Amino acid sequence: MAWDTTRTRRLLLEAAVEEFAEHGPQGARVDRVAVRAGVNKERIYQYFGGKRQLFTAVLEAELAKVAAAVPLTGAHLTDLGEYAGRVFDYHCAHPHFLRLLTWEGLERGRAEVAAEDERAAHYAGKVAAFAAAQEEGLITGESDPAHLVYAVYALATWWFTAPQVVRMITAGVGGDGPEARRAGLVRLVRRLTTPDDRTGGHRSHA
Amino acid sequence: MAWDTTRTRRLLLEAAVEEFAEHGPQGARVDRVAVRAGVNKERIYQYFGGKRQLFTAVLEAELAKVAAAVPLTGAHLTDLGEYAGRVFDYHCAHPHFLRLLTWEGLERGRAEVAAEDERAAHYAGKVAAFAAAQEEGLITGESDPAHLVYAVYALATWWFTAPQVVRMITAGVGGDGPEARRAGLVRLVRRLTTPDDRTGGHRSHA
DNA sequence: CAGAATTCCAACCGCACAGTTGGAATCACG
DNA sequence: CGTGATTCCAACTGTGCGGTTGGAATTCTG
Repeated sequence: MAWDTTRTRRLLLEAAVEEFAEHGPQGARVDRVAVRAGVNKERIYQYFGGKRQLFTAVLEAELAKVAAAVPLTGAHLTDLGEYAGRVFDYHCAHPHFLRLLTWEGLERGRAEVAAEDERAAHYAGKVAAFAAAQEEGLITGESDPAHLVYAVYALATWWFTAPQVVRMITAGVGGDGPEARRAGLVRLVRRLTTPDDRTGGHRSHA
Repeated sequence: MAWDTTRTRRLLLEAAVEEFAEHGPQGARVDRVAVRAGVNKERIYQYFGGKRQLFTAVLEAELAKVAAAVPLTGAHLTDLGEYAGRVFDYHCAHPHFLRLLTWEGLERGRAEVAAEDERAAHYAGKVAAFAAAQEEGLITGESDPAHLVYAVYALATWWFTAPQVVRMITAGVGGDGPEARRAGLVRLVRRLTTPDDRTGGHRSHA
């Protein structure tokens, strides 16, 4: 059989996504990644350098995916509830990502993270879009645009970040499940971001 | 010197809180806990049983602390923004807890967690209080009470759960810091929970 | 104060696991 | 087809770390 280096690399990365998402950077086992990929573990060191760098590669790959899958289009700025719903849908379908992101937050903490500049620019773009929408009166001007971005992501993702807590909070909700949560989320974000009736335009949050 | 078993136990638990909050259940080292506590590590196995049980003990101790420190009084139901602010303040002052909770969520996932029944009752109480406040028209009836509880905690805590993301989102905020974040949070929660002007009483969210 | 029970520790054990090595199979090039 | 470079793997290594052991110091009991 011919060598297929891109395939080998891909198999390792895919296996690593699973392994790291499941067990985290500390709990992940290099041997398990190799077995999952059906490749000798020594390949990991040749292709990626080591366990730590493999985690970085995994994170960067998943970051690129999510950024591409859930863009913030102009249309969403008139209904951020639906945007939050889309974000929720993505994480529902791809639960790996938020686990990886959460682990990154816990372990790297305040230090510089992978793809720092790209990611900073990405979020700056969101904040700028929100600010512009505020100027146009599409969303409330009563909060700092960055805080609105914060709220949308916090509300859309906390389901997955603290699942054990959410399970207890929603224990009494009749028909709790992804659909009910999504609907509740959309409602929350709409109430939070819709401009106040009384004012048509921008209002300072200072 | 006389034996002081409660002191030894306390020293171990305090050291373990630090160690687990810093490194997580996987990254934590039993030897380091012992050194921090100034106690032989064998004591850990006599007092707690092992690393895993020590983590459980740490979590239960911290859960009790936070539940006692930030109660939801009747007065807060007229201003949930301020309640969210109190929750934020606690986690600002005691950043250990949310790290431990997040790690629990990642590792235990959907399985049963420590003090399951107590915690479930605790959250059920919050939801019931929110529902009662809705009936009285103190907070909006447009969302399921459980979803409002969800929103309050999500907004109050996500700062600490995804610090690297928050750092990038708020990079452009002038004077970003704990005070600015707290103020923004209070404003968000107030807008989210204040009853709609048009209706004095309860409105179904069905 | 004898001796049983408890608290504590220094030293040890075994293995799981990140990373390495030496060499076999495959490819690229003339 | 021959020679050097590349991809791959089985087997190995060193050690970090969870957990244990044997026994010394201290306290309890009678």
